[in-house]
Amino acid sequence: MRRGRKRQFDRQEVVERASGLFWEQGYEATGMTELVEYLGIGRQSLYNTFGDKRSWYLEALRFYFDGRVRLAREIFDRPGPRLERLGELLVAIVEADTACGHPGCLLGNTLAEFGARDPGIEETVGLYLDRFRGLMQDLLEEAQRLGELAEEASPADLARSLLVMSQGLHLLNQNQRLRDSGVGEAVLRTATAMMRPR
Amino acid sequence: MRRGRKRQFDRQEVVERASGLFWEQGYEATGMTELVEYLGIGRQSLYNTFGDKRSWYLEALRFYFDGRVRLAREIFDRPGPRLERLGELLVAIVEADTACGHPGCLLGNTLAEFGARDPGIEETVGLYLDRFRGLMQDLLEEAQRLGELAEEASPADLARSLLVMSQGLHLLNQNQRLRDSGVGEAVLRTATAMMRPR
DNA sequence: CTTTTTATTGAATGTTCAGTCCATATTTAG
DNA sequence: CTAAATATGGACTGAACATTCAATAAAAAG
Repeated sequence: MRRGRKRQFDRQEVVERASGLFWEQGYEATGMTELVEYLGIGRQSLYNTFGDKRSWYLEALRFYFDGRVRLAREIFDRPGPRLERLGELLVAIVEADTACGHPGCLLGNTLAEFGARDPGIEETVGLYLDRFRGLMQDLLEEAQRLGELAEEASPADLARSLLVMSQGLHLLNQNQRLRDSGVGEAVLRTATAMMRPR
Repeated sequence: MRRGRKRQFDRQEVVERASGLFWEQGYEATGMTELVEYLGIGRQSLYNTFGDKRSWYLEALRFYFDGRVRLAREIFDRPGPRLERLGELLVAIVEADTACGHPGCLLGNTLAEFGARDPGIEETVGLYLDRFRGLMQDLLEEAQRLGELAEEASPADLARSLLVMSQGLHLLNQNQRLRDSGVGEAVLRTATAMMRPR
């Protein structure tokens, strides 16, 4: 059996709270001392558990992604027309951004902050976002099979465009002026129209 | 008349080069020492000329924005159908991202990095991006007057959506996997279809 | 109980950060 | 020529950075 003193904090819970701070402030702008004080746990304990800052961040990314996928699945599994689910996803994004909590998307923010300067992080973010695109594309293909989406529409193109739109919306909604200018509602209307058969 | 030693570098040129580094690396990730060495100019000279780091950054933002507006105007003033100009703008974005140079959009990156944590920067970025939306909206309204755009289309909604799409595209195009997955081409097709009369 | 293993705690590490001081160089005004 | 004003270059400052060390506490194995 495992020997030694037991960990006195819940690992998952700490990852969740840490990811919140990274989400709000970004990677570079979040100091380790700040993080340690925010979490209220000993410095060395955290280093023992998670390794260095970059490793914490990767774990926070994974946690965030899992949560997003869970939310998307929950929305997608609701009853009714498949296409309306995608609208609801966009609404959920706008609401999450507006109703305070955390602004933007941690994956998008990471992409903006790191770009391609850290290959490992680039690959992780790319993988996660592409999986998200896959979820949307599956739903669109299902809608097309059910006759909700026109034959000549391209689920592949639409899924990619929805990914771009949702990330763009996450980004611009972080700015008060743009939020007030109604980008959220405008995108929702255009995206809905985009998927209607012509 | 002005007394004292003359400045030995071109202010505009230095702003341009500095904005390039900020663009590539972001604000926090760009150190002053790094910047000074990159520019090859004395530390104190730069501090005298531009003030502190944040002021340099604001000036870099302004420089970048001016360049973008110039490019957009140049594209918009080309002859031919107005709507095609917007497609060309998106193409220019994709090309600029792909053909190396600098990835993403400095305004979008700034929005992602700062969010609303610095009110001054938030306002500046919001103002710039909203002006850009205005440029696109003007073009769309012109297109509508000329009969290129359907009567029932909303230039206001379309301009906002195009802003979101262009920023989303700038962002996702920074990632190799997403670039290879063809988000650029997909968005171009959807955006074009979006503006066609139904 | 003793030993071994792990967790916690707080102080300390060396490095890098943005920004400044100061002596020197160059230019114009008088 | 002298004095005033601005630019430059290099050394420097204190603070913040991520990370580690050393000492102590706790828990399981023998």
